[in-house]
Amino acid sequence: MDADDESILAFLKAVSSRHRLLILTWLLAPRQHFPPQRDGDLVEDGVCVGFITEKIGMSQPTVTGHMQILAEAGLVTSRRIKNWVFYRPCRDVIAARLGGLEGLLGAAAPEGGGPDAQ
Amino acid sequence: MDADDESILAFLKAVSSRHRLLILTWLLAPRQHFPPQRDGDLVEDGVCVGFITEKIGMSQPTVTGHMQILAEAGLVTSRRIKNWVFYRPCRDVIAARLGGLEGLLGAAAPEGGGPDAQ
DNA sequence: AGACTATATAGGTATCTGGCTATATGGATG
DNA sequence: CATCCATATAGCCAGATACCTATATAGTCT
Repeated sequence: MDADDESILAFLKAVSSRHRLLILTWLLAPRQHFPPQRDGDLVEDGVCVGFITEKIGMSQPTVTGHMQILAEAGLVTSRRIKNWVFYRPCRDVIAARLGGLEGLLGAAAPEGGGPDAQ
Repeated sequence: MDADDESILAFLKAVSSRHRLLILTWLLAPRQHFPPQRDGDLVEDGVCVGFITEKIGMSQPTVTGHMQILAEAGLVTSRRIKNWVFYRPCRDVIAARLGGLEGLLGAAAPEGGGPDAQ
């Protein structure tokens, strides 16, 4: 387990919660899930906490907590505009973690295609 | 969240544990991590619980518990030969879950490449 | 059959997780 | 400057998780 694996593990812990996985999929396709915002573009700036809170039907502090876990894993960034905080997905980081996970688990052959292949 | 997403979530919960992720990577490349076995081939039959227990340095019941979680997520299967139980990874299921996760998270563009793309 | 071996189950405990309410913070607005 | 608004933090509690030891189970071998 090197540092790379640690970030993959953080990614897995972040998205292994039903609610966080759901939120992340919403953020990745925000116009499909949220109405337009006055003071920030859904795609360019992200989705404000209030929208997420309302849609998921949990308390605002709980949602903030989930967003912090996603942020600490590097999967989203936040930006403040006026009174709102907008969370936007980090598509490159998400792609990198998916790629890293595939590198760990996705090998088709047991030992690199050698004589061990089934 | 449909049934497909549920299996992805089960996959994520199974591999979001450091120890289980480690074990799964060992099982995927067993000859790199374990010595040959007398009564079962590492690749064809899988790795016996005793080997995993010794290598990971935890109690045998704890390891059995981890293996059951991996098995319930469909990521490994078990086979008994004589007194040993061998666990082998289900490479097709693992690949399917990885693919499903990419389908959820891997879209490069926000809304399918439409005018929302950044 | 009886002893032995490897794994599974039961049961107990400490820690982690995920939710809540109440309150603080930091900007915006009048 | 005072108020208000959206979000963040603090603190609490219930349930889940991850480990352990002790014991049961199921199969092998003499």
